[in-house]
Amino acid sequence: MTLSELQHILREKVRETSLSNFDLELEQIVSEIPPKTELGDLAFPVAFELAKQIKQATGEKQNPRGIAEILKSELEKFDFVGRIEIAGPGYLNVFYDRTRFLLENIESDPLPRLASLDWAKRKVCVEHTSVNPNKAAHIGHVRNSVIGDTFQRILRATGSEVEVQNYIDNTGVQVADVVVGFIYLENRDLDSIKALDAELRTKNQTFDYYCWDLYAKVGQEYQKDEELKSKRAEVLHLIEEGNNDTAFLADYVATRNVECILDTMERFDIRYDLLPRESEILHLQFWNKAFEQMKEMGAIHFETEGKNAGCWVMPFEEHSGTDEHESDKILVRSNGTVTYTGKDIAYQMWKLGVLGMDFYYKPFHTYENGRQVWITTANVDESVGGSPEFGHGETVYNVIDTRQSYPQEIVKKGVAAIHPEIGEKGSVHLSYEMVALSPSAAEELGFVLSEEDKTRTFIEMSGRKGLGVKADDLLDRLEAKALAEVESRNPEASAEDKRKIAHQIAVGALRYFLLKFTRTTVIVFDFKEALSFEGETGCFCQYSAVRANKIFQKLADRGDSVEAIKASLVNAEEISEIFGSEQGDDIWSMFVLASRLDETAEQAANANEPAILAKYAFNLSKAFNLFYHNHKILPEPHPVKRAVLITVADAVRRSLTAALNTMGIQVPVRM
RNA sequence: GCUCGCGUAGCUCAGUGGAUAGAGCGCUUCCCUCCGGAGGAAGAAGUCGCAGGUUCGACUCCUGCCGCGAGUACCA
Repeated sequence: MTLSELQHILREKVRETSLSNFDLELEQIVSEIPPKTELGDLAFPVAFELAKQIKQATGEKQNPRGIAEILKSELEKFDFVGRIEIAGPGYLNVFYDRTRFLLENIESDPLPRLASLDWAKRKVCVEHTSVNPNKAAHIGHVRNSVIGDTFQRILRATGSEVEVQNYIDNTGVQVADVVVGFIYLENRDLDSIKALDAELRTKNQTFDYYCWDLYAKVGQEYQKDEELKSKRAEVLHLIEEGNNDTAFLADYVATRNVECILDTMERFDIRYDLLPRESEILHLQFWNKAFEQMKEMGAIHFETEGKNAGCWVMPFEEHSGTDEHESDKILVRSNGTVTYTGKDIAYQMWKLGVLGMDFYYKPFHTYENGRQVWITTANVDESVGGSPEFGHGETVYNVIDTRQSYPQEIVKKGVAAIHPEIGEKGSVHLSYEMVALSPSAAEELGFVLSEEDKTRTFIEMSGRKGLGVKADDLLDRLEAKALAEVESRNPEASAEDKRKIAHQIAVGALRYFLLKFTRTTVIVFDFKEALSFEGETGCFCQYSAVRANKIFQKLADRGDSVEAIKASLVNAEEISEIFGSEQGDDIWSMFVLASRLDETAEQAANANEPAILAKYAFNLSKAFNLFYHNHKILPEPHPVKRAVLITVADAVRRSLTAALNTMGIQVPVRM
């Protein structure tokens, strides 16, 4: 019996009692966690609601406390409930049977797959990262990837089957810009670029960093060279068309950048199942298939007059001011070409498994851990068998920044218009705000700010301007800083161990930093804050877990068996004595908090908000630090109390480790 | 103009309609006879943007303002 199961059962009992005693069907039973342990483990403010409804139904005025009394006597019959108190104007405060609960959960998994949830048993697709493959990833891209990867882990933990996709826009204007740079600024052909790439490797430099600078340079040249700018459309056209020298060159550039970005992300423990590419969506003509269906369903029509004359448009509901009216979105231009939104609708249909056609697939890369990532291909001859079945997500989550809310909304409506049975609920836009730079951080990166920029609270990062904190640079700095700390604290450790620990700390710091803000908050990047290992940081949580683990390491060193210690807890009276003692509340609330991981993960999944999990891990760590400070666990002389303390500490370390792992943060062996 | 997001301690941010609004940083003062101080305790610090409304109860929901940010192409 886990905490969330217990909570669920109690809610049902409240519902039944309301129905049988007051003949009232409550829509939803609100329960809450009381602010203090002394006020119980679970509270129902339900008596207020019932009093209101009774008054409405019969006109009789009822005292909430009297109603609470009736509920109390019913709920107390349930054997996991120790006692119930009625507090304040009518709160129903439930106190669990602590001993019973402890014994029941002494070995339980802190994060069981929540297979009982209906919504959890499904295949879902999560798309994240999707960096344009024309430059290195910056910290804003990492926010996307960390949110996506963490959310994906949360979904898995709560029982879903998850496929992770990283969309590759290899035929877009951004790749074209870098290709323009290679061809027209540097006079390079494909062989020359390959030679450059090889040369960079010998100098231990990376291709994506080179492209980062080149992309910025092209942006600058466009400002003063109109002729160069006119090359962009030409190059873009050739890339889209395919099967020509420019397209081959572009493919090499894009693919190399994808490889670099995958390497960067793997440093953060982020991996993918599939890389769907825009080139295949184009060449396999996904849009035509969607177009047919849209015409068939009447979701789209040809405009013969007005400003959109000659276009195929999709009408959709829009509300402006107080009234709702129809608005049109152009999907096929008057020259017959499809818009980005049109392609996106077709692609979204593929993800949901309703397009009626598929990509071909070939392996792209095998990760060190053996996992394989596949890539799409339009050529049946290149197709390699043995791939999993991709797409067909019951729900599709797109991790895309909030500026794309409007186009995402239209894609959702477009799919719903063709497939009403899926509707808008199949597509979830997991939106998040950008990572921006504080003016001082921008200056630290060597950028000269205009007077106007200096007055702003933040400055948007821009790949086109080359303004941004590159992900690998930041991680390098974090690793160096962590390594210096590890060196001073663990001089005896091997060089390899120290490097590994420093890496884990660096990843923990950055992932936590990006997860502690809710998705709607703009992160104004600040080096001091991002490089910190103190206070609310990943390092703080890892340190807590390491200290907890140390206790068990010591036990093992002394030849004490944790299993035997736990098994010694059989006498309920003795345990109850511990919980009833002065420190009882303290010990109990630590155990209860450690038992809340499953419901926290469920909450994070339902709210599409990984920050909820980050806050939990931090609060659990903080509570454990205090617990650790207040209770001497190993030296505790009383054998039963010692066994209880050890059991609680064990629950904490398992729960904290699972919570951190779900955020992609590892617990080092020592720090 | 319209749409969306944000406005909470000096700063950066949490906060399911519920009990005395919390955390980190910064500031002041303390705490290692050890299961590791990357830690812990205590303190100072709040008109929850403003004004109405709904409710037994509003930081939370509704309406209207104010301020900040973003989006709103037959671009890609």
